[in-house]
Amino acid sequence: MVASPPAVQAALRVTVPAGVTAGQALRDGGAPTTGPDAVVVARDPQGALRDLAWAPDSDTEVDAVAASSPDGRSVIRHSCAHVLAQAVQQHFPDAKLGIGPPVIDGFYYDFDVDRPFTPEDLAILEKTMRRIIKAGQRFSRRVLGSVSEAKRELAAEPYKVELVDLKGSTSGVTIDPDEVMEVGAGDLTIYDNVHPRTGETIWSDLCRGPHVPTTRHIPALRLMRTAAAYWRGSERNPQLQRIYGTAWESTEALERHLELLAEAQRRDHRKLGAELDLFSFPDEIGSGLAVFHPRGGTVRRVMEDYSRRRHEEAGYDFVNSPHITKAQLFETSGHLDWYADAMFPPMHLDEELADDGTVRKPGQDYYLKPMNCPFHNLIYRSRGRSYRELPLRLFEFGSVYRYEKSGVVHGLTRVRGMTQDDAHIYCTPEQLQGEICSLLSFVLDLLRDFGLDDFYLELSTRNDEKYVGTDEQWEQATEALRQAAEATGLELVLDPGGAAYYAPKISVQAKDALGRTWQLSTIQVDFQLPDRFELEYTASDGSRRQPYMIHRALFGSIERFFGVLTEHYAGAFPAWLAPVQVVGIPIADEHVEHLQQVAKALRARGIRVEVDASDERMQKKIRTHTTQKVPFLLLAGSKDVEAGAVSFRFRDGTQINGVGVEDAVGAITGWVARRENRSPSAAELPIGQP
RNA sequence: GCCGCCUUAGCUCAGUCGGACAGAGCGGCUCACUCGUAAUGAGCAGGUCCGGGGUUCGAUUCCCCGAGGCGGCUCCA
Repeated sequence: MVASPPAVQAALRVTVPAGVTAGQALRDGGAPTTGPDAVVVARDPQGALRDLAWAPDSDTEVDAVAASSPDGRSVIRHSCAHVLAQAVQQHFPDAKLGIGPPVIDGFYYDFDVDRPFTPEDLAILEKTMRRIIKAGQRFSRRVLGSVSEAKRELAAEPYKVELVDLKGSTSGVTIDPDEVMEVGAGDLTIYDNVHPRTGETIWSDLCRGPHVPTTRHIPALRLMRTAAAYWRGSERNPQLQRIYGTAWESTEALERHLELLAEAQRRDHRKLGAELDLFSFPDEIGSGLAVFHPRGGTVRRVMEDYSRRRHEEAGYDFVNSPHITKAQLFETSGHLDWYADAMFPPMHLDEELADDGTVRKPGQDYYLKPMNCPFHNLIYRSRGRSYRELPLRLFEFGSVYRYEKSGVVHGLTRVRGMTQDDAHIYCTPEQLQGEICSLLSFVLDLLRDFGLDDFYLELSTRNDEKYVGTDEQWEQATEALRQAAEATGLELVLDPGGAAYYAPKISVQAKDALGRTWQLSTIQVDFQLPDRFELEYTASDGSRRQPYMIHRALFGSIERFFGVLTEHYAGAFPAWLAPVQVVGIPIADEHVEHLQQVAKALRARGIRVEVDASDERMQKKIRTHTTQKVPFLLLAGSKDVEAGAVSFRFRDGTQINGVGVEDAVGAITGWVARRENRSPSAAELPIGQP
């Protein structure tokens, strides 16, 4: 199941004569005014979106923006947020307005209210919104003369006043224009919701617009959930009550969206993890700490084994390091300065007290490790290094522990204990560029082998308020990463200020089968740690030089990648990864022996196979193992036994009957050895029927 | 960490407006059935109603505290 892309079609372009509204000109030009492709706003030659009521001073070319286009949807959602706010203030007259922008797949609006909203409130608000929409209120733009006029009009809305002040101020405080729709670069404007017949203003909101012409242009909506959110995104500010909703150009589009959400819920790795007996989070261990059951453990082992093999082939050296260390190491690395809050608190060991209670021997703090790099640096530093050894690539499946805040742990994707497939590469300055390039293609290749093939890259650059190192170092590292990223030909998205304090990074974002993106691999160039650890190598001229260091996590964390793969495949892992690859199902007891022989042959060739000899009926067994998403079911009855054959049944219900045992074993082992990521089915397997 | 919601059998969930032995389906176990492509039938076992405290004659139910989960916010080396 995939999200259907918005209709892509050349937008209608018309010339709007001076003094005529864009809406009139577009209507005259034949733009649809109803249905999913109805024009909702216009795009001017500068690319700005304009209300259809906008009338330019001189002849101007504009493009129609359809309801079903990405921009059209945003406008609908933003207008829908206004309708929500109107409904809220109707039911909660004391509610103060925060901000109400469109977001991916929906919108939200924040309110300061006496009590949080309940699900019942949402139902009532949604009903009121439908009434407002049906009334066909016009969105009418009004320019305010000055900041003081705006503040006078908005006196009852303290948060809006704050936004007006921010816009008016020269303090340099910036407002994120994607989030704050209230004020923009131009005039301060109010949108009045006007009764279609009486012309009476029913409700107003500070807003830069644009909006759909009338509330009737919001064809489908749904309020989704409530949440708290800090005012202006800072935990130092008061929390407002947020309502999330979604709105679409048609009921069908809304239904498709809701179905996508339902599908995401069905393939939630936490749910599948329990259903398929893959892993669990026992309360006794602690929040965010997983145990992998035999089936999950098998998938993990296959993932790790394959990764190991590929790393070996790519010239990595395998190392190991302990889970805890004295504080000193993380003082040297700087992690304690930056991340102490997010580390498990230390164990204070080895302290001895005298009889009088005074300290006779001071103890030491030991920390669980949150990162592997300091250990790898010690390995590097354990003896002198020659330029001939570089690039030195140290790889480890390293378990790290991070004290994630209680509200953020989430299934396998945000945990407190995880295994990184972590590598640190030490190289000369001359090797840096080439190393990053080959690293990036190595990473992408391996991800593709796991069936992820839709990527884009993100380049996170320096956060000017949180970094160490010199401008030159940052520039050089960022440039090296950028060049490598561009060389892949993949889309590159900038993430200004997104880097960790010590290094810029490239992250690989992968889209899964539902079109959701996950950050997987990261590559960082680091100048700080080699310096802090005084890493050196002897160059060909005998001089001592400092190596460059590249941090690289490929899957990111094994746990997280496991979760991503589970959702990507909806639990139906490719056969080479599946915990149980084959289940033999006898028609009756007397056919068990035959299947045992087949299983033996498969097992001898490394296939994970079971024979279900329980006394359930055959149909029940098929159901059981199909719901367990076993890729190959092999049935055998008297006909098969006599013919020395088995009958295939696949996850999709297709079958190939009477396949000779040797052919069957060959087909399965071949499919697994090729690491086919598709789900096997009758049409895919080159055996049996012509 | 903050806000809201939730926690009943291994799993999914009923239920108790504060009162009698707390229910169902799936799963597990036992028995019968031996069957040709998604649920055979019968029986049995299984519960500190998340933990602690309080209110009450009486608490799984109401209140408080805690733990865990879920949805967000902030955070994510």
